Amino acid sequence: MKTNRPPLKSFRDKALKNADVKAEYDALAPLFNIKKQLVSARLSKGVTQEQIALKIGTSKSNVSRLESLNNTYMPNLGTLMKYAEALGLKLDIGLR
Amino acid sequence: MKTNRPPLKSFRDKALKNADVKAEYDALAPLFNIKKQLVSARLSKGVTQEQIALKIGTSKSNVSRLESLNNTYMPNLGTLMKYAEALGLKLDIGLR
DNA sequence: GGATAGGTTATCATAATAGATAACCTTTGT
DNA sequence: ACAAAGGTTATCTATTATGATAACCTATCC
Repeated sequence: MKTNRPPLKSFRDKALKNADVKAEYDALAPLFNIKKQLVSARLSKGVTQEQIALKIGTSKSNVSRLESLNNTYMPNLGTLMKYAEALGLKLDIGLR
Repeated sequence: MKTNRPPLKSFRDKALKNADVKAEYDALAPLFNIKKQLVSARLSKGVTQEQIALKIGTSKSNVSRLESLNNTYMPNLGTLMKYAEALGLKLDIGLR
């Protein structure tokens, strides 16, 4: 199914020319960045959201919410650590 | 003022031989690690807790609580990001 | 078609963090 | 001795993330 609508990428590029939007994007960048890392680490290990959920003692819907880029709430450090541990990884945080 | 009490380090070393204590310590390690990084980054820049507090819109007591190793609550990602930004740094998070 | 697996979204209640404020301590400087 | 600066601790309140649950969607498989 092909559309004539311009690709999402070019929309984002234009939006980023607006200073306010850019500032907001930068502020959320580390959040989106870690979320993407969680998802790709999970997928590369062939693990489902529900399997993560079981290991960290919650439900798959909550895991979905944590991974989702459609919300901007800031997760708790402990939540990220538990997720990482469920994948046999550890969170490493630093200042640059 | 000199005491005969054994140094704290040796006490910690012994405690870590207990499996339960070690597990707990490992679980908290990333938390303590980032807290120590915050403090040393702040001090190396000659910034006070109160200056941080002003920049991130809170009080010095809350900054002290965030830095303190005497509590084990898990800070919000946003809180850490704001602290980092107040120092002109950015938080970088990864999975290892 | 029906069932299952994987994931998403929405809502509500609860728990935990963050804000605000005050009291206190130690060190430094006058 | 007094005051100020930097930091700590405790308590209360309010905000926010989390847990729990249900409904829904899309592929995939029987």
